[in-house]
This record gives sequence, C-alpha cells and structure tokens, in this order.
Amino acid sequence: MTTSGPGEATIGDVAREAGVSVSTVSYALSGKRPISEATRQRIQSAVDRLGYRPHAGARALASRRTHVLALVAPLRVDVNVSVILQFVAGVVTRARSHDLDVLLLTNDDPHSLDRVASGSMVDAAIVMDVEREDPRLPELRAMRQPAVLIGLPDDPGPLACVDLDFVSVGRQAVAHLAAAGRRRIGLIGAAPTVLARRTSFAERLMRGYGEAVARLDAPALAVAAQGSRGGGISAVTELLEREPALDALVVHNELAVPGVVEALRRAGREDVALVLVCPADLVGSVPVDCDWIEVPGARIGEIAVDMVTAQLAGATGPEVRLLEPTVRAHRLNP
Amino acid sequence: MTTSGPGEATIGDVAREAGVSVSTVSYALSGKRPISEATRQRIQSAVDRLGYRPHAGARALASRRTHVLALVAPLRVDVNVSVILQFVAGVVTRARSHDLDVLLLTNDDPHSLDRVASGSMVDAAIVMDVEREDPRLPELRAMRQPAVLIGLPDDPGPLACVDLDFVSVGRQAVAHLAAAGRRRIGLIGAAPTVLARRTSFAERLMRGYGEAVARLDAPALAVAAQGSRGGGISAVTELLEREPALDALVVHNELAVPGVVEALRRAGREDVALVLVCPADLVGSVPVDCDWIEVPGARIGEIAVDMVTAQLAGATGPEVRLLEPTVRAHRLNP
DNA sequence: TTGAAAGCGCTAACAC
DNA sequence: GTGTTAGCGCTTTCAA
Repeated sequence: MTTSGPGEATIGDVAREAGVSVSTVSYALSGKRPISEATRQRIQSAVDRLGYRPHAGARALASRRTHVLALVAPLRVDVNVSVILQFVAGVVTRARSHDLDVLLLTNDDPHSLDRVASGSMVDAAIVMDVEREDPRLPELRAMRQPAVLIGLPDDPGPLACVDLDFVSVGRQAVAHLAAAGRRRIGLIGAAPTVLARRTSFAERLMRGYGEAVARLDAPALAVAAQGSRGGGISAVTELLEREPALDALVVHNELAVPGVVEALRRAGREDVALVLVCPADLVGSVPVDCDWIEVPGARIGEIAVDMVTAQLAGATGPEVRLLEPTVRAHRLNP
Repeated sequence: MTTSGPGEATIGDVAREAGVSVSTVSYALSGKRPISEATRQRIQSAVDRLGYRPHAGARALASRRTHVLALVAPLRVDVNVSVILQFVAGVVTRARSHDLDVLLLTNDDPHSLDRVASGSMVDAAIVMDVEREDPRLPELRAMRQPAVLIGLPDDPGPLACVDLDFVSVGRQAVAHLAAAGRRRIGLIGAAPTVLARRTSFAERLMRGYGEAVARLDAPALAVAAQGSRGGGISAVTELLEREPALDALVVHNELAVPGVVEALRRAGREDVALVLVCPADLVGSVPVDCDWIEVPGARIGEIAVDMVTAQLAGATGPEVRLLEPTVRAHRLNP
C-alpha cells in the first residue's frame, strides 16, 4: 500500500473516497451551498485522510481569484529598514487573517507589478514608497486589480491611499514645541535622495512644518540629513550656525537621531527640545528625554490590507485615509 | 472597436491573430521547440498588439511549475531588521534574475509553508532563522518541493543549507585579536531570547569563540546582551567586573554596538580592541576604529536562490555551503 | 441536497 | 516546422 504525501490528492480522489461528486466536495469546502451534515463530515474525513489540498493554480484558473496580494516594497538604502519592515509585517499579518498570501516585489524592476497583475498572479496590490508624481501611477490605474497606495501622490485619482497625515505631523510638532515656549524650531528631514525622489511623506511633513512656523512668524530652519550618525551631526552643526538661538528640533530621520543627540551634547545644547518622528521600536533606544510622534507602520499596513479587501468585496468607501498623529512623551526615568 | 487592456487576451487570441495554432504560440514563447523566424515574428507582434500575458494559474496547472519561491522569513523583534532585510533583498533580487517571484511567509503561522507547498503555490522554499533543532525540519523534509535553509541545524539530513561559517567567525575573531597580543577576550553575543531559541548562528559563533579561547588558555568571557544601547552597556559593565583586565571584545549583536562603544568610552577603556560581527552597512556608522567581520546577508540570500534553482534543475551538488569569513579593518581616517 | 459536465488557459504529447 | 488535442484540477452553471 502506498501512502502518498500531502498535495498529491485531487478533488476527484476526495470525491471518490467520500462517495460523492466533485461538485459536492467543492461546495462543501467553499461553503457556497448548503450540504447535509452527514456528507460534510464524510467529505471532511476523506480530506483529512488523503491530506488533500486544493491546487492553487487550478483554483485560480477556474475562479479567477488567486488569494495572493502583491506588495510592492522599496528596500531602498535611504529609507529606514526598520520602518519598511514594520509596514511589511503589518501587511503580511493582516493579509493572512484575510486568507491572503503576499507576493513581495522589490522596486528593482519597474514593470514587475504589471507583470504579475496582467499575468493574473495576484488579486490586488499594495504599493509602498509613493512619490508625489509617482511614475507607477499610470500602470496602477490601468490594472484590472484594485490597488492601495501607502503614501499620497499629488493626484491619486481614483486610487485608494492610506498614510500617516504627515502635514499634520509637521504642524503638530511645531505647535507642541510652540506651546512649550519654543520659537526657533529647526527641522532635520529625510535624506537628500529621498527628497530628490519627491517621496510623498517627506515633503508633506516639510509642508506642515513650513506652514506652522510661518504662522508663528518663526524662521523656517529645515535641512535634509544623510541617514547616518554623521548626517545628524552635520545637520545640527549647520542649523546651529544658521541660528545660534535654536531652541527646538523636529527630527524626521531615524538614522540621524544618534548623531543629532551626540552633536547637541557636544555643543552643550541639551536644552534644545526634541520632537522625533519615528516608529515605536526606535524611540526606546534614544538616550535622552524628548517628545515623539509615532509612525505606525504596522497599523498602516494593516489598514491598507483592509482597504484592499474591501475593494475586492466590491465596497467603494472613502478613497483616502490619513491617520491623525499624536505627540507623546519619551522619558528615561518615568 | 474595443481595445481591451492587458491580461485579457488568451493564447488562443494570439494564435488566431497570428494565424497559427496555440501550440505554436506556446512553443514560440517557451522556446521549447524550433520555430521559423517568420512565424516567431508574427507571433511576437500579435503578443505585443494584444498585450498578451500568459495566465499564471493556467500555466502552473498545465506545467506543474509556478515560478514562485516561498521565502520563510522571521521578522522577529530580536533579530536585527537590517540583517533580515539584506537576506530578503538578496533572495528577491536573485530570484527575479532566475525568473522567479517570491511569496513572503512570516513565522506567525507555523504551517503556512506546508499550506503553500502542498497547495502547489510554490516551486521551492528558502527558510531563514533556522534553529539547531528546528521544529520545521519534519515539514521541510516531507515537502515535494526542494528547500534551502539559511542557517545550519544540528541534523540537516538531506536538506541543503547555506550560511556564514559562524564557528570560523568565532575562531577567526579570537585568532585575530590574539595575534595582536590580546589575551582577555570577551564575547558579547546575541539577545537571550535568540539564544534561548537555540538559533543556529548564535550558538555556532559561541562555539568557535569558546574553542579558540580555550586553545589560548584564555578565559571564556561570554555574555548575552539585549539588542539595545542599554544591553550593550550592561554587557560591558558585567564583563569589566568579571575581568577588569579585559583587553578585547567580540561583539555579535548589531543593536548593542552603540552601547558597547559608549560604555567603553565612559569607562575610559578605549584601549579595548573590538571585533564586530555585522552587516556591511552597519559598520559605517560605528564611531571608533575597530575590526569587523562581515555578515554578507545579500550574498547568502543569492546563494540560497542559486542552490534552490540548481535543485529545481535536477542538480545534486554539495548539500551544505558555509562561507568563509574575513576580518577587516574599519578606520575612521584612512 | 446532490450530480454531470462545460469550461478556465495553458502545456506537451502525438501527429503530420 | 506546425497543428490537434488530451489533459492539468478546480469552479460553477444547469439539471435533477
């Protein structure tokens, strides 16, 4: 007697084993029509006995659903990997809870999304690292499958978007510091390459910041910083030169944070108030008291999946969702 | 006239448009049999005109190949995300160059690999974050599809493995320091949770270290450290208490490095020689001169893909590949 | 409540 | 060098 491993049995084998027709097995498994409890059980035990697993390709061919989501993720050096991975983790976890798997596309091949979409490898797509005038937008709009952007292009058209409201992040950071009496508020922004790509979040934060300091009649003191310790040091040095009376800093560059802290210490300027914009796991390693605004990567990834599944289910709700940020305190000795 | 978007046309449409049979189209596209140049061109232009893309599910059903690779990746908090992402990037990039896509599985569901494998969603699997007695090994051995482990379990059996030779890393780090006259060599290892899981690389490095210091008749001074600035500080403090004459440190914990450097500085012990074990992008942000051994994540990911494609092609080469590490110098002012 | 059978779009014999 | 056609394993009418 031959015991074949799992994945060998077909729906026909199950049907024979259970003494029913293939359609009955199919319906029993999908629940798309009522099946008597007795047959349901016979089928289930046949499935277990044979280790039956539906063949994904056959199912996709017949039903036109793959149960796979494309995740277009950047993996660019200048974007903080821990942020990326938070988004990815959120997407993958939530996708599984919707019974979807995730096909990971990195950006090295600009047409890979087109390839997998028109090859019917995926039911939908989630796109990260969106630029203000993202070159992928035409492709995305032409897709049969729904897509959700993580980020906010200038003209999303009918595409669904979700992100932290970075304009509000900039405003709130400034407002929070102003409320604490600060008026010389600098901004250390994303890496020059990130800004050069006109990455949507980087510019939006800067816009919010710019508006807010203007309303305060405070000087706009924004610099881009390389995502490194050295980048943080240079940025602080430059800002202190431009404005020696600097009394606060908004830092939107996770990798530069250690350098920023170090430079302030060396300059004897621990009095400069800090608002960090970063993921939750990063703030824990910051060695000074400060305030921070969370970039909730995992949460945004989850929402993106929820939006995409809603679209798959035919819903047509609000197209753009921006999460409201909150300023929180980070204290070494609570 | 209706211009339908890409992904609507079938191979039958192409065949009609080009005035040939479907099999000719199929063979022309796959190159699996000689086609006259003339027909090849007619077919190609029909493909272009119609925007034809083969339906992945149909292809998988007929050919029993999905051209998809499962990547089982951890995304565990205690493992450095930048290391993980290097592996992932290596895998995805190399996979694409073999015309494979990557289905990303995270570990939250232990049976997901079984699910996608027996559901014929993937042709092969690459598994990261391998433990010495990994609970997934039985599943992996039962799979129809080939698998490659990144890491080295105690008993890999017939499974292919690839990793940096961490035993050698430990030995070389010690040998290098010993050659520089150091005899009180500490080891700051992976996070306690990583060790508790018996993660293969962590223990192998420790073994190499232990053997090497024993041969020197030097004391074994190993501690686990939390992956954080605080973890690095505590580890240094503890080691300096145990051995005030400490003159060298091997650090195999990326996230603890800043704390280690800081603690040594505060203790006035900048004379302690350092060998860091970390990915290349991390060493750049280390603010002191030291030596380091690269963990070539991307390279290992690439090799894993090459091994898996070799297996798909029917090869049966060397089962376990361990990359030889090299000690290099990191100098702030070269 | 169940079954029979027609596809889904492609590959790969098997023909010529 | 090219065409015909029988599957691949599933879903989903249509019929009972």
